[in-house]
Amino acid sequence: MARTAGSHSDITGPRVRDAALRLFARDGYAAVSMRRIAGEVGVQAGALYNYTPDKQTLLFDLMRDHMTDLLAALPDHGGDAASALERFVRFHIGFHHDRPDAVFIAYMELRNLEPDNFAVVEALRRRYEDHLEAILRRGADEGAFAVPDTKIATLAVIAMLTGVNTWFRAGGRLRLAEVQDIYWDMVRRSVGGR
Amino acid sequence: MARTAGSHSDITGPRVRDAALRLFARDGYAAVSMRRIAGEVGVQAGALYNYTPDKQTLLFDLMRDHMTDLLAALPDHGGDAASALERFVRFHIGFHHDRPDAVFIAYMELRNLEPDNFAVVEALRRRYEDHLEAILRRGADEGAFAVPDTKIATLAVIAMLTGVNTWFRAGGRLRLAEVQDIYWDMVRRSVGGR
DNA sequence: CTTGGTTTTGAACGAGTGTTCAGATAATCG
DNA sequence: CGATTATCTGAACACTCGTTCAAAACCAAG
Repeated sequence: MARTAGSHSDITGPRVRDAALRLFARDGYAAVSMRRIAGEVGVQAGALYNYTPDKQTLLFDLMRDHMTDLLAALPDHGGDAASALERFVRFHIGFHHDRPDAVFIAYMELRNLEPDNFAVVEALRRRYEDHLEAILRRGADEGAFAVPDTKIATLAVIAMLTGVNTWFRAGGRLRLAEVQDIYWDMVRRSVGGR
Repeated sequence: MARTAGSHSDITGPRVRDAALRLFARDGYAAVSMRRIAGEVGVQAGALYNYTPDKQTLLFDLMRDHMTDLLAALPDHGGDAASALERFVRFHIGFHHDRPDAVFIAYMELRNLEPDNFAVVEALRRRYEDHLEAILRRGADEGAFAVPDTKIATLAVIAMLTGVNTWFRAGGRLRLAEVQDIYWDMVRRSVGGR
């Protein structure tokens, strides 16, 4: 049986996922064939089916696991709202910077998910948004923030932060920590923080 | 000769573009076949080649024309920096709201452009960013804005504004004008405007 | 109606798709 | 060692892909 502890799948399985992640991110799900993924792993196409029931499940697993990791890694949102928001901003930029391929896929390949799979991933994304919105609402209630609409502010902040991934590259003009500082400054002011 | 004034192409050409725009936006360039575009127009696949030399050019023309329209519609950036920025914010949200499919394609299908075509579209996008950056730099120089890095602020503002297209739908809880008000408020504060 | 040009069809081409599976190979274990 | 799994190959299946092109259909002008 495939996927048994101690079997080859412990090594080849992750290699299939890594290759799929990289290729899906670079060329898009629809443009990547199972044969290309197999070639990247150094195997024939048929062998991939020991590690995934089909191509769609391979995509879905990558996206769901990414969202699950994201939620599991969320920092605590205790303390005052402003510092919770700061922690969130720095976390979002840092976490996304560490996984550019998974982030890219999670945004770009949503439309290639079958409806049931889409619903699962969408629910996870909603939970992430809700985490930020709770921080903003608390800050608004406490008078620390001035946001007329917490839902819009949530989406605006996430869009702004996720945009970092489209241009930031380590080794460039700025260090990641500087980018985090600058964005935290912009986010803090955008929500009317002191 | 095809594409002659007064010929059928005056009607069918735009219909091909409209169908391609809608289908590319919904399912992605790689997932849409020429046969499906043809079916949407009510014609056989071979007939499409009277209106485009190939599928790639069809995509490229849609993206380049979108970017050209965007640049041509940019509002004047005269007057003080704050009001120029306000005009830009309202314009960006409004213009993008009117062309959700073209906007979506312009963001999602960049990787499906052949290198030469990509370079052209990328240069147009850069000109758009430069327009906003000039406003921010002027505001920073005049002391109207407090932005430590105009390039980052430019990308952050555009990312935030473009995000509107992912959730806003006419007829929902908010009117477009309200969304423009809210975003202008957030943008103004994020750049340290008074 | 005929002429001449434009547009569309419908078939064909060569290549590539996801997926299956019998048989070969490799690894593990008593 | 032989026996038993686990894994992989390589071919096959039934489509679909973008694109081409001769022949047919359509259309406006003379």
